[in-house]
Amino acid sequence: MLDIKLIRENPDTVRADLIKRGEIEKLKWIDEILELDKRWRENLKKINTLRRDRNRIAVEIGRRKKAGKDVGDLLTRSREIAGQIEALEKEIEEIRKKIDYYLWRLPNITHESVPIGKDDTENVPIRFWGKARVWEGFLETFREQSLGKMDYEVLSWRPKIHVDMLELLKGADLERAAKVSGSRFYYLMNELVILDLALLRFALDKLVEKGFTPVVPPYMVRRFVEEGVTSFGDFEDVIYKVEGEDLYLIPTSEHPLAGMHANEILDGSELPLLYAGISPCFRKEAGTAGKDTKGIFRVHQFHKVEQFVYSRPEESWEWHERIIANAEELFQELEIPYRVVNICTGDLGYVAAKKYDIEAWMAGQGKFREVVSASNCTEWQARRLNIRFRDKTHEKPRFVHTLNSTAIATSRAIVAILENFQTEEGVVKLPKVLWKYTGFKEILPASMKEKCCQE
RNA sequence: GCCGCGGUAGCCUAGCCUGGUAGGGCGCCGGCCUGCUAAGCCGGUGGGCGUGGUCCCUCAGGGGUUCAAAUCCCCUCCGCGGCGCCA
Repeated sequence: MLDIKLIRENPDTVRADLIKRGEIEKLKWIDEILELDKRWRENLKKINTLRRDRNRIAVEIGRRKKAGKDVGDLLTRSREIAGQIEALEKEIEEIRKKIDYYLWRLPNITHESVPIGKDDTENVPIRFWGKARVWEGFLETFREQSLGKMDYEVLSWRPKIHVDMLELLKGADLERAAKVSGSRFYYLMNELVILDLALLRFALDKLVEKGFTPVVPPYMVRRFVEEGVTSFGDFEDVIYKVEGEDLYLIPTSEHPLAGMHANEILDGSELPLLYAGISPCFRKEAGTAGKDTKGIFRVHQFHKVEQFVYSRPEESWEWHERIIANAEELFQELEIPYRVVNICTGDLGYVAAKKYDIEAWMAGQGKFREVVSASNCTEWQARRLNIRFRDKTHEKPRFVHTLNSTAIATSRAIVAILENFQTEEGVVKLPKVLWKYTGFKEILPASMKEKCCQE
């Protein structure tokens, strides 16, 4: 949420950013807010004067009653004033509601480095890492997607897409999951279960080493938390509601971690607060019909380790670079080739002031696909959730900045591993860094072994 | 789920029965005093607005009664204790 003072004092800054975002139809909101705010302040002044009069009369009544004097005339005046106040309060409340409606629906102000673009095709790749394995049939598209800036090794055989690998390894049962729960659900099975847990522990250990506090948060949160962390559009598209309760299934542990310090004034010496959330994530994926319908890339439920940072405003941009660097470090140790993209205005969403994605090279699909998203939400969430800090108790509290980034979302990391680490025979050679967590170094096709999870 | 007791400023607490407009302490900031420190004393310490005004709002949140509500009544949320149920 934006500060109404920013709109009041620098409306052109806000307008310019709406234009940058291509939110032209919201420009007239700014004019309306300014007009409503003016009326609100005028009414507030009137109400305050009337309240002052009422308060003085009430005190006088008390005094006279004590002295045993008559208060009839004061009662009449007081009732009169009460009526006026009531009418004005009704009016000001309606104005307030309208202002709030707009304020709660305006996007965050973008960072100057955010590129302008209409949708995800205009995100800007800013760096590349690793040596991609590229089937000769994908060479052209790979060179285009990597801008010729990435190392690669040519494969004469075509790697399988993860969906086929799942079948070969008996790593998931998608048909039965569809029977039981519908599409975009899965029974994860055999070695992939161990791999899922290994990835989580690997990511968690790394973050703990970097000073993050591990947290298993509540998997359901109240509405005020979701309203605080996300834009209203996301409610219908991504968030599951629990029927008959004021509870929502979390689409990411970012949400309960952001709500954790709602309505608090933090001690400046505690900042930055670093949390490593670990939880399942539930997403409706409405509006994605037809996309990634097979496999486990886009699903209603997955596990994720998340970085969440509460920082001082002046340090948040530095922390944004650090959390993306942490995520990159994880993918480097996993030896998964990737590129980092700077998300453009059209793909940014309302919450973040700037966002980086890590897109892993998927050797089977011949594409870079999103595996990590790292956002600086500046004070947009903190203002909605009322999360402030101060260094000395006499100081005026300031809003913190909140940042979040995927460390590892297991479903997508598994897809990257299955597509990039397979041999021509369909054996998946796991990255070394996971061996101590899995207890096995490779996953054989079901036809090549007697039982699961052998050394 | 049921019963009881609670929720007051960054923290601790008084006030609630008996309605009269939130008092004290800790911490922090500033000032006075002092060779320096401590102690002591004075002022400040949530939000708002035309921001210095003997202004308004704020006692978990919402509603009601009243000229007037922290205080009385109702609802919701949270915490603690007990009982019940349960992995």
